[in-house]
Amino acid sequence: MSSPKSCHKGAAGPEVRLQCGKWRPDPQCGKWRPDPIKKYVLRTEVGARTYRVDYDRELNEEQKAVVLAGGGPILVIAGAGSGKTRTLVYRVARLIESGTDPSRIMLLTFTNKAAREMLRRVEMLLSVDTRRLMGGTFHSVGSRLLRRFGSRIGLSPNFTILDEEDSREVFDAATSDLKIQTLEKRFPKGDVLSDLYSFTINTGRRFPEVLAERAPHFLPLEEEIVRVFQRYQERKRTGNACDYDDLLLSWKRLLSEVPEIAAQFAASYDHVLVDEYQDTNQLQGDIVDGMGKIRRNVAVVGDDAQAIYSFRGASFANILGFPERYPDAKVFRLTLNYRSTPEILALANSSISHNQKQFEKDLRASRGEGPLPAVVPLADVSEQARFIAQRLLEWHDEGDALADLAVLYRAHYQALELQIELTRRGIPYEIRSGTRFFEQRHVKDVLAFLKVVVNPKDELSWKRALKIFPRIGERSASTVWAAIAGSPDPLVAFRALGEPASLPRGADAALKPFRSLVTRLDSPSLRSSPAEAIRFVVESVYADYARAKFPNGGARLDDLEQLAQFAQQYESLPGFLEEVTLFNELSGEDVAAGEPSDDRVVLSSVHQAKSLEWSRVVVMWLSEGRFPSYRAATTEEGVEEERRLFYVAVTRAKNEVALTYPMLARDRYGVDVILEPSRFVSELPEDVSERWTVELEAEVPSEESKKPEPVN
DNA sequence: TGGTGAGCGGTTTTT
DNA sequence: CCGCTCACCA
Ligand SMILES: Nc1ncnc2c1ncn2[C@@H]1O[C@H](COP(=O)(O)OP(=O)(O)OP(=O)(O)O)[C@@H](O)[C@H]1O
Repeated sequence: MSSPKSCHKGAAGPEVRLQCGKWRPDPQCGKWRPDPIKKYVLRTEVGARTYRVDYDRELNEEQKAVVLAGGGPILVIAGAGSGKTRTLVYRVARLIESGTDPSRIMLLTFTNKAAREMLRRVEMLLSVDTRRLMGGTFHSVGSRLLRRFGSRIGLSPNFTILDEEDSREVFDAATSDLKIQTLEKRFPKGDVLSDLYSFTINTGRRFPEVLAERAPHFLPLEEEIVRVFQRYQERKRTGNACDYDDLLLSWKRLLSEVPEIAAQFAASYDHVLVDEYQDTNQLQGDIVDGMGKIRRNVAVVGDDAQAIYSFRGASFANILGFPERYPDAKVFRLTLNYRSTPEILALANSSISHNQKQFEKDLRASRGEGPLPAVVPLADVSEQARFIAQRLLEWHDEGDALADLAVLYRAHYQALELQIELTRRGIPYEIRSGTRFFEQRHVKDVLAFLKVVVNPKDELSWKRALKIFPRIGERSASTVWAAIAGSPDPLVAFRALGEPASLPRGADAALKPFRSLVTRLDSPSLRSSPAEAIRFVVESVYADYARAKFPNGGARLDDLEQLAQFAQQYESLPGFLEEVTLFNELSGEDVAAGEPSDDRVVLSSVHQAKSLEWSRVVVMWLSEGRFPSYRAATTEEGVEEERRLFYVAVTRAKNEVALTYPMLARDRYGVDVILEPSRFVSELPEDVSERWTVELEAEVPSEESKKPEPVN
């Protein structure tokens, strides 16, 4: 990521500020307060301010009111495409232009994609280096803070971040530590435990309550489950590891349990701004409140109609309750949609009005007319894929770049047939789903070697790395770990390990290369070059292993070379590892079909598409049972959340939308089933869409094409 | 330790 | 239907 160097130093701001006092504990009473430096502001004459950004021209009055509003709590609640993100970004720009140091601004959101888009926009506006801003996802900001301050709650700065799979394994290990009989009584597995645990943490609710609601059949096991949770936490503590939730939970603990840190945090950030606030959960809400406690410059924006993360404990109670928690909050609304044509907006508004629980919002179109959204039934899944592929090509011919087109769906598996079709036709695409690149087994194997060097107490990684060697499996790996675990630095202990006690014959010999490998990795030159470290691991042990172990060993080694190239931009192992677990993007096969190209159609889940926009969008699989998913369709809240998801999907489009659904599909047992159109389609009034019928071209050789014809 | 085969179970969505 | 887990064997 290259960021333009900031220029125009002199044009900085309208006011010259004298040094602002640092916050530190008062030696007398121990309370935190600013140094008694007198603050004096030298004002520029009225009208003489020059801003690089032309706020008057680029914002409407409603938006400008938010951008120019002074300090204090701010809530913006508004519909899709009304410029919430834009307003937030301009507010950040304005703050910086008015002299706030970027490092004193905290800018948060939930998904990586949205975070990146937000930071990119700030950068474009000001050519300021956004790395100075404390901005990103809640998790990445939490992680940055914990590296610096986590020692206050017993976390050393080199902690490992556990991904979902890791944390599931730690749960399984915890269960087996306690020697719980998992078979007789059907004890929940790691992933189930992890779900329950995570939901409890994120909602801040009491565990028995969560258990009763989400997995009542395990109620008799409550006591044991709680013991496993405790063991899980213990394991993380001794392994110096954090799961995703810990990045938030420990952040909150710093705020609530370590008063000096709490005060320092709250004082260090003049402004806290949150996008997509409707998708925060209790834990994140508490964090925002904690960070804003002293200065109360908390600006949040969101849209309750786009709340789509209740499955991980998000609740729009946060956004609706904001005015109560901040009685002095200024509440703003934005009512003009800048993104979509009136036709698209009419469909979206009409759909969302079916939700009982909704907060009425004005949302009018500002753009000129466009085509009616198309509703397109297709005979089956492969016809759906062919239709979409053809339509994408037509749109491309009409002048849209491929990158301005997106296909959205409810669940990742739904993209499969389309991928095949796009590949067949050589249409480049980018897919944001599937096993993510850094979660692939071979990638994690190699990373385990680096993790061990960074955090020698990382049991999981030790074992993972050890098991790469011949004759070493779970048993021997445990023996080795047991021999070094007690040492203050297991890395040192491992290198000094003479004849490891009671290793099976042959296993010991296998450790020799590992020992020299570790020694080499621990050298300054490799510690500062993740790319070289990766290549070194691959060349010295992993290449042989991969070729022997995997039928597609070659392809996996190519992945690892890609990994090394990606790592090239990092200059330290910890920095690299952190990004890799937190910024876990794209599947291994992300670029398909033909030449690598920048211009690619995007295939994405609706969840990941939030806050983004494209010229034209296809929403596929709009069949009852698929979108809404039949799981969600069992409760009224579930359906309403799915409908919000549909609303998000449709409102991603600026110019044109197609809604497609197959009438016949194979269910998961391989049986063909007839599918009804999604209720989200059938409940729409006639006049907001155009119904298409698709027929196969009559048997003419060559050119395949289907003529979509409007009916009625 | 690691490979094989029978049987089970199972589809959201993210960090 | 198919991928994955678990139990069993070399
Ligand atoms: N005043 C304006 N002038 C011109 N373009 C605008 C204005 N306000 C917003 N836009 C454009 O409208 C589009 C939608 O804005 P933005 O993404 O900020 O909306 P949003 O409310 O965050 O949307 P959503 O919640 O649906 O993600 C963007 O392309 C943005 O640049």
